[in-house]
Parts: sequence; C-alpha cells; structure tokens
Amino acid sequence: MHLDPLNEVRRAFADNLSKVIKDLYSFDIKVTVSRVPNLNFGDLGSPVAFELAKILKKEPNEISNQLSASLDVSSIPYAHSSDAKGGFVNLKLNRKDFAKAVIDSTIKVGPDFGSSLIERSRVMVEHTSANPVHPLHVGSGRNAVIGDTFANILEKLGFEVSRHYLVNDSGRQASLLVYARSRLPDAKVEGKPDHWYGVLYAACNCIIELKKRRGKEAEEWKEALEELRKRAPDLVNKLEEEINKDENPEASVAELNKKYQEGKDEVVKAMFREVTEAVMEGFKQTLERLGIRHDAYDWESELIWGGWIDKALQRLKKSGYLEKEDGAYYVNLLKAAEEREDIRKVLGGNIEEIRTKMPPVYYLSRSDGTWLYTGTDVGYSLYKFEGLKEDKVYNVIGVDQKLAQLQLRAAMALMGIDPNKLVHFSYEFVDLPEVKMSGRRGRYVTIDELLDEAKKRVKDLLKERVGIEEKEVEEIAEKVAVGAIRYALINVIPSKKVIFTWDRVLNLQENSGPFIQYAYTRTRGILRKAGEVPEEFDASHLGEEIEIELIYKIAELPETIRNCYWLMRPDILAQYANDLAMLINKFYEKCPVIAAPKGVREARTALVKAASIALGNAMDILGIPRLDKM
RNA sequence: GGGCCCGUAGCUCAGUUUGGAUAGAGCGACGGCCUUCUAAGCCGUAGGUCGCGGGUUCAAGUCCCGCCGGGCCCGCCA
Repeated sequence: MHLDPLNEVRRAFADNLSKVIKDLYSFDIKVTVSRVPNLNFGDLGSPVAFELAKILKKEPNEISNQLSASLDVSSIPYAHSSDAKGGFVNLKLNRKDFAKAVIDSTIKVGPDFGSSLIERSRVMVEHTSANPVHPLHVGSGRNAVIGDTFANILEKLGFEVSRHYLVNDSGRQASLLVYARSRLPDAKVEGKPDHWYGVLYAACNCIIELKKRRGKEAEEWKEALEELRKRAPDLVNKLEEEINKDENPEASVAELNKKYQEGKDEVVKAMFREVTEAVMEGFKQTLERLGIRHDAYDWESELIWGGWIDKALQRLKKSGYLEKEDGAYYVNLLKAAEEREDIRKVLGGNIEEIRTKMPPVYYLSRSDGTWLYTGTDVGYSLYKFEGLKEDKVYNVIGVDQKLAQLQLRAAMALMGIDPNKLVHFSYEFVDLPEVKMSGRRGRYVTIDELLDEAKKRVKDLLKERVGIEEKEVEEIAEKVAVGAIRYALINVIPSKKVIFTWDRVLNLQENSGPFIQYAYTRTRGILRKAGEVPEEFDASHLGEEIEIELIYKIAELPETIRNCYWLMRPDILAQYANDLAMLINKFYEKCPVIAAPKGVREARTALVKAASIALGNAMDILGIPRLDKM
C-alpha cells in the first residue's frame, strides 16, 4: 500500500489552479507548486501568476488575487483557505487534518512508508566490481555504497532488483597478480588475503613498470616501490629478486592471461582461482560489514568459457562493422556512425562531432587472441539482456569510463539491443588530500582500516556513556562505524568528488551517520517509555512550529525517494535523513512528550512514532544501521 | 589540442533538475544550556563579490555566451 498525503494535496492544488486558469483565461500553462518559505504565508504556493502577468499584460498581484478567489478550496484535500501574497497564490492547509493524515498513514503502512509504485520491471544494478587484486579502498567503497543504496531505492519503487558483481579475473591486472604469486608460490599469506595480495600485486606492478620506464616516470614508480618495501620488506625483496630472474616478465604475464582465457590448462586455472577467490573472500567480508550483499558474482572467465563473448562477436560480425587487424578484433564505430542514424544518436549527434571527439575504432581483443575488458564487457552486456532477460541495467562505474560506456552502448545497438536499456551510473572519485589513490601503486585508504578506525573512536565515546553494557559495546561501535562511513560516502552528489579526510568521514556530529542514528535512537527511547502508541489522538495539539515542520518533513519521504530515482541522486535521501534528524532533535528540546499534559502527550507520541518510522525507513535504504541504544 | 565534469562562508557540502518570496547546514572560532524523554544534543554570535565578465527575464546561485582555475577521458589498460 502506498500513501502520500502531501502528493495528494500538491496534485490537487496544481490541477485546480490549471483548471481555474483555463476557465478564466482559456489557456493551458504548467503550474508549479512548492513549499512556502515562511509558515505565516501558508503552506504551499505557486508563482504561476508571474508568468501569466507577462502574457496577460497585467499586474501579478491582480492575477494572483483573482486566481486565489476562484480556487475551489473545498475540492483540495486538507486545504483550509487560499490567498495571494506578493504575486504568489498560497494555500493554507487545515493543519490538524493534514497532520492527522500524515501521521495515521505513516503508522498504518509502517515499513512500507516511503514506497511508491513506478514499475514492476526487472532491473539489474552492477556495482563495486573492483578488480580482485587489492583490497577495497574508499573509492570502491563509494561505488558499493552508491550502488547498494540505489538498488534499495529501486526496490522501494516496485522494481524487481538484482545486484551483480563482475569479477574481473581474466584481465592483465589479475594475470599480473597471479604471475607475482607464481614467482613466490611458497610465501605465506598473512593477515586478510585481499590486503596481502594487494601488496604483492602493487609491488609486482611497480617492479615491471620500473623496468619499462625511463627518467621521471621511472622515479615515480621507484618511489611507490620503496613505500611498499617499507611495508613488507621481505616480500618485496624476494619478489624483486625472482622477477629479475625472468628475462621478460611482461611476456610471462601475457602468457598466463592467454592460457587462463583458453581455459584448458588446469594448473593455470587453479592458480588464478586460488588467488582471485581468496581476494574475493576478503571483499565479501568487507562488504558484509557495510551491509552490502550481491545476488550474483559474474566471473569474467566464465563468461568467456561459456561462450558469451563469442556470441557477442558473432552478433557484431553480423552487423557488418566488425573488423580485424593483426589478429585483433575491433568495431569500426566511425564507419557505423557514418552509415547509421541510431549509432550517431548513441554517440551524441552529428557526424562531424563524432569524427573529432571519438576514437574511430573500438578494440575488443589483442593480437594474441585474448579478450580486452571491452570485449568481455560487450559479451557481459549481451548476457545481461539476453541471458538474464533484464529490462534495464545500471552500471555503477567511475566517470573515467564515460567514453568506454558510450562505446559499449554503441556496440549494443549494433548487436540489436536497445542501448537505452543500459545506463551508466557515473560517479566521481574519492580524493585523498595529498596523494592520488592508486591500486597499482598500493596507495589507498582501505575500507577495512576505515571501519576499524571509526570503531575505535566510537568505543572511546561509549566509555563515557552510562547504561551501556560491556557486551553491547562491540556491536554498537560496529554499527555506528558503518553508519558514519556509509553516510560520508553517499551524501555528496555522485558527479562531485569526495575529498577524503579522516575527520570528515569519521565525523560523529551533526551532518553524519551517527547524528542520524542518534536522533532515531532517541525516538526509540521515548516510545519505549511512552508505551503503546494511542489508537486515537487529537492532532490539534500539534501546533508548535517545529511540530508542523516535522510533519511536513515526514510527509516528504515518498517524493524524496522518487526524486532519488528520477535524478539518479541517492545523496538526496541522505540529505533528507539529516534534515529529518535535525528536526527531531529540535523537537525534543521544545516539546516534552512523556511529561506533556494528557491529550498533548498522545498526539506527540504518535508524531514521534511517525518520525521514527520515516527516519528508520530512510536509514534502511541508506544502509545506516538502526540502534535502540547508543 | 578536443570532449565531458566541477567551482557557493576559512574548510567540507546542500540549494542549479522545473528561474520565484530573507542563499542554508556541518566542521573550525566565540558565548550560553545537563536535579527535566540519551549533551553523539539544543540555543546564540561571527563569517558570503554564489570563480570572473557579459546576456535573457518582472525575477538569475539556478538559463545562454565568453573567459579563468581544477579534475577526468581521448590505450591491442580497466
């Protein structure tokens, strides 16, 4: 069931205004309705008279007065009266009725409050998908949190959602790590496997890059290598020694990759699986802590062995734009764009622009016959739509892959799949203030260390709390840490960078996950003490300005969630939760609940219940854990 | 060089989608509030040429054009 009193009023107000305008001036105009900035002016307002003033060549005031007088207020639910101020047509609500409707409907639908029905189609969200060669860092964390939150939002809107992770186990990165492991087969994996392998991978990468580069570039890799050597001297020294025995490490890596993709050499297969599965196990542990689970892990190798990439290749061949050079396949996208309108459309407009700003071809494989990431990605996309029959797929991938995602969509069109079914959910990176994060250099802040540090800080705080038992500390600290980190990674618009500082991410004060958790926990405390929420209450007791603000904010949850979807902006929900928490805290200062006189107490208890539901539901979507004590 | 993204308080960010009523929070600074539902809180003070310059409009942080600064992409890497 979906209840949304605010939307009811808003729609009725806008429709009614449109109708009045049509009756009075006989034309159609789009009517916008928004919250009024000052409660004294009313509740909802429309600036439509300004636009009419221009057309009718009259004063906005005159028009707004006329509109307001002609409005049929009785046909708008919860409406009390209308008036005109400064050219705006304002609607005053019967706040008692509106409050009652909002609180009753929120309590009635409970966990479903905030839901709407947009569509029942099948939607996949592919997210995280970090290469299994180093631990998840805060950048991958942003991906995971955005993806998971967006998937939760889709579920609230009726979509049948599945969360997928593409395990990139067959590219050069994975091969490089397997190569490093093959040089040190007896080295003992110490600590969490993804962390240990992360050092091994970065060291191997640095050593190989160092051999290839000269001058300043070489210096830079050397520097990264020395940083790693400080962290794990024995491992790095031995690895360097072993790699130096290899005349051509680059060729060895390539050979491993080729053998693995062919899938016939069982020894090689076992080597890859040992390493990538160990790292993936580490990832799963980290993601589990953040409350993130995937419905499926799609292994790149299996897509290859299962024939999905070959199938995609056949499709592209049929389109007539697949070509080959030195044994490497590529799609001639420029030629396709020149000849096909739909391809031009995908690539963004006229052919001149495409010529100047796009690479003319799209390579799918190497000369040695191995697939590039682009090749497997084309096959994976085919699998998503024809294997899994998804109606729509959101790829949560960094902004750096914007062009690649565009080319992928063009390739989809050539395979005969509607490219609009594939959406690149793009997000900006997390930047460290000083150094640039780089998995290949072993420079990153991992989610694990972030969680642990956050937990430590929370535990310090909990020491000063009374009424928290020793055995509860661990669980509370973990949940607060998760709340802090998920909030910090979701509350910035995806198209903007997140600047990582420990103080910002581990902020426990206002505008943070813990601030939201704290406000929620207090609603739980009050409800515990107040006992049952009364069946009946008199909403006319809810007259304080902060109470009215709070009721409005609660009522805004359904439309907030819909906006998150339409705009692909999960951060809007984080903002909402913070705003709601702020109002709840202010309400506590101003309005005692338990100690309030009879009548007021019941009404406020019901309001707290509704606020608790709204905030709790928002937190569930954001993955910020609920707590009864903190 | 070309394309895309970003620029709002000392710092980190909302507000730009659909132009609308006094540009909002947090951190940091300063000053108050715990015999009263959890002080991870609340109240107050200070802090703004909304990068710069034009334009459109009754109205521009928001739309258009130009510029400046930062980032990303333009690989048989992913």
